[in-house]
Amino acid sequence: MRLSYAIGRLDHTLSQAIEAAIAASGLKLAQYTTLSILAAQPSLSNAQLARRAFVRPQSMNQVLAGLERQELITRRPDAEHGRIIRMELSPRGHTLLATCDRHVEALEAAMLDGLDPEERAALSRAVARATENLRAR
Amino acid sequence: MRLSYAIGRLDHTLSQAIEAAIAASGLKLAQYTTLSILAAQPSLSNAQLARRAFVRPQSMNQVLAGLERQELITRRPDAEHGRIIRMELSPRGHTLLATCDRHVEALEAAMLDGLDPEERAALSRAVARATENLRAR
DNA sequence: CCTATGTCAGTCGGACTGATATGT
DNA sequence: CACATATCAGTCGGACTGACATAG
Repeated sequence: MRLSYAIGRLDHTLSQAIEAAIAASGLKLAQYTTLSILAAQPSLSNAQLARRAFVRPQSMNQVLAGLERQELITRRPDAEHGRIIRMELSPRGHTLLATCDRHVEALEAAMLDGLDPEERAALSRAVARATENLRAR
Repeated sequence: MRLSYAIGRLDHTLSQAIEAAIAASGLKLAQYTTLSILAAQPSLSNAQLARRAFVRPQSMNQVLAGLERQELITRRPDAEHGRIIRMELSPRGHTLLATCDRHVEALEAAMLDGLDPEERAALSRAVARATENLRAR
């Protein structure tokens, strides 16, 4: 079987598993991803988040609207720039993300069962390198 | 960065690259995947193909309708079963698939640049194992 | 002017659920 | 009757393109 196909199948299976793992929190996958990005790097704007997630600003805006409706983020106008609105995780956002992270970490642990530390590191490196190679085209 | 995220990003980038590589043939990714499955195992029914591709029969039916419209497959009623319709690649389907396969193989080669044979084999094994682990849940 | 940002609006393809008819 | 298959029809969420106003 072609490697491309195997990667697509893994991603498909993994996405479904993560969605199931975070569904109890009421989060969609795109929302969880966005919260994760925002936790790692606070005070990003909609446009910046869109670039990080490789989607259009319009798509990211929809995700953020949902997160704000659930009061998981706050939107605060930039102090120096009149147009930019910066996002922050709310206290509820932080705790909900932490809960989801625990579930996802357990899921990843199950996914990597049977692989020793060297194999896990090699997998991470190979995935990163493959992505770089494709993006370099 | 979390491994789940890296895998999702690789799949996203890879899908876009494959779509671009086969676009000249007028094929969509789902159509290319279906032709590949059918080349490896001819005479499958719609329901069988849907299970292989992990989609509903209705979704697969749409893909097959497109392939038939382009005369890349032929649909022939089963000799013994009055309801089942079996799919075959047409001569055009075979040649178009071969062309796409060459492009995709070149793409995969570029993706794996810098990884030695052992690392490539390890990647394949790790991806397969991770998928099995998730599906076993 | 040119660029970046935020956002309203419409579109589009993909996969889904529901319903129905038919063959074993 | 139960079950699998094919297929028509509608729905739904996600991402897209287009358009526009505004800030720098």
